[in-house]
Amino acid sequence: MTKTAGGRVTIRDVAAAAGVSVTTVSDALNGKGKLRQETRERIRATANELGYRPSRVAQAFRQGRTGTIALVLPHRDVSGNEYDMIGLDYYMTIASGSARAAFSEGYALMLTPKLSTEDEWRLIGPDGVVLCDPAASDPRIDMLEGMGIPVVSIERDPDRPERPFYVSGDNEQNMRDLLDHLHSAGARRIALLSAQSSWAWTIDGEQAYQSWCAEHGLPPQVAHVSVDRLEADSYHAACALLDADEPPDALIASAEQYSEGATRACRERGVRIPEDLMLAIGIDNRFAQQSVPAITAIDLCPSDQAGAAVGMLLRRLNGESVEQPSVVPSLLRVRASTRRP
Amino acid sequence: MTKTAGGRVTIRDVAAAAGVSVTTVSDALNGKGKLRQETRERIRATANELGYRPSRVAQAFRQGRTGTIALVLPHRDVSGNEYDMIGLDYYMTIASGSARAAFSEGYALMLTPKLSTEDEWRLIGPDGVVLCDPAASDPRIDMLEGMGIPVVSIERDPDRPERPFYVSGDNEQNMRDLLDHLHSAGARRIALLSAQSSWAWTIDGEQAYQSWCAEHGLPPQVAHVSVDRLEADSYHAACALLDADEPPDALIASAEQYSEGATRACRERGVRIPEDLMLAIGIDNRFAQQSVPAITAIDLCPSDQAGAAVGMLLRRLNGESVEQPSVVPSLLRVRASTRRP
DNA sequence: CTGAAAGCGCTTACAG
DNA sequence: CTGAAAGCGCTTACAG
Repeated sequence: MTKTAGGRVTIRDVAAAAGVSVTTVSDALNGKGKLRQETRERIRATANELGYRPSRVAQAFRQGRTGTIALVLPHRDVSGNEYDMIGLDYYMTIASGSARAAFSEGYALMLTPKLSTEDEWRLIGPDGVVLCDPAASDPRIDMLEGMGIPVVSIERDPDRPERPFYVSGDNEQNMRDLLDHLHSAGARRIALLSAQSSWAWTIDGEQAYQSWCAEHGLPPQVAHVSVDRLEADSYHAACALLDADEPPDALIASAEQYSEGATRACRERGVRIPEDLMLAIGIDNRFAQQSVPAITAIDLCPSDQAGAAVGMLLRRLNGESVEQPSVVPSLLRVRASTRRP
Repeated sequence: MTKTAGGRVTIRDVAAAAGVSVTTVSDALNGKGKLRQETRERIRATANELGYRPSRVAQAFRQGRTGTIALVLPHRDVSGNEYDMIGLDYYMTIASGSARAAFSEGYALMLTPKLSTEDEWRLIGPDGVVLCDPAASDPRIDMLEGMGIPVVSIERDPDRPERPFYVSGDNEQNMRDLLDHLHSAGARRIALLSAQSSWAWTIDGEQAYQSWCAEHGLPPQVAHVSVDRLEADSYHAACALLDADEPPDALIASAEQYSEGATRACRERGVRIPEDLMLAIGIDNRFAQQSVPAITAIDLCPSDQAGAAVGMLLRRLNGESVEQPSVVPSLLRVRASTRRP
């Protein structure tokens, strides 16, 4: 455990101890160059003994990188204030999952506040960006890629289906699985509370819903809900559905916190779940798990999505080619809210 | 908007354009040295014109920093899996608030997965750490400070009251304010669901509760709840209280998600809020806001706490002395759950 | 009051 | 197969 005066073991110390040049040490440790296997291992052993840790800052500096990945979450406007949506279970899990995945590759994950201009981005200077739920023709993708910062999105840009740099759930299949489940549980008037957004996830789900209804000869009934005041707006939308002449016998609340509003609307009206109305939610979350009765949900496995996104981003950063989007399997969690006794 | 071949405007370019040396540019831009005010401004103007942005990586490298602050949240063990608590509204707001505060000073905020060894920490190498809710004699503080990484905690280490590097709410005052409010609303048997933890926040609150009860000649009634399965454990603890011979007429659920359990216990028993039981929660959160009735809560203003913590950490990083902990004012949010008609 | 030079710890052409 | 040298962009003693 020798150390230089400064306290830090540098590549020079290792070179000196191993009796080789710094070039050789660098090559040995990074698996580059054409060294004898034996030399390579001897140098690795020496480095280990000395407790050598390459300086990530020096590496980053030398290579013109920062060692940082930025995570950009959607924002919503609540009474004039901008919040990022990390408050939602889905995004929070995306955040932890990304942090873990990035960390394991030696990258730091940065939570970014809302940034608009190139200058603000340059200040942060991330090596790459994971962008959640891009809007149609999302300008941030062009801006960042234009600055040489690769972007991988979670869910695709709806207007750029050909862009392969995204990770997503199988939105269409998920909606169909859920509809099949409700149908086989006896539902015949299945309504959908869908988000008022241009996100691919929303569009795919809604389209699958319409097709499925047409195929089964059942009447589609869609209410659109803003994504700013999730609980309150979904409550009002659910009220309107429940008070209609022919109320639904099942309700799919697509986004997080929509089930909060829907549950409240039911409770007020004495509508029992699942007896009078089956309720399911498009994104699993704690509320769905802890409700009484527990609410059937699609688990998008956000932690896996995050891992896949960070993985794809790192491949791009390493100059490997990425040809295909990555589809992360989701799970239908059937719970009491859609099980008729 | 001149640029060098490499595409990047460096300090040399600015020096050349301004007809001075790089030293002078560096000093001018960083407010160091003894330059004429006029020179300083002229150089700043030139830098601006050229669109010069100092490379944060180069600065970090030169100064032996990384430009990164790590945020460490408490973890909980849910059926064998470790989760960090970013899922709780309080910590999520701490996270966004810290990210914003760090960003505005040119630092990146890193969400860290659970790290134990010095080696793991060295890999990340943050310049400083914001540690939430340290345990008594928290070993992470010693380890990190020992590595030369300053730590500022949100809430103090209960065994190290003399250590000034923390930010906290006024836990004692908050509890007393809440008790006074309940008392003046008519409550006479106020029970407390307290967390089973050695966190300063818990200890302070419980102690204030005991003193207040003694001062008012009212019987204290405390149930301890694990911090792993927040909803389920608080539910069981609340059940026990409600089923006792002399059930409380008010209940303080100290930690997030305890009100979920308490509400469920009440609903099952037909206990009406606030008519039969007043309910209040020690940390404001969405559930408390959106419940029907809405639940009275202490708003710890976590965003302010985060800002104060990052501020204190940066002062330490800049070598300024920090003598005093910082107490961030909290707000009592009185809502329907403690307002008797 | 300002500048020339060293050097932070690495990687990467390039020479041998 | 291995090494000497340059250089990434900055800051900081130090010299004048």
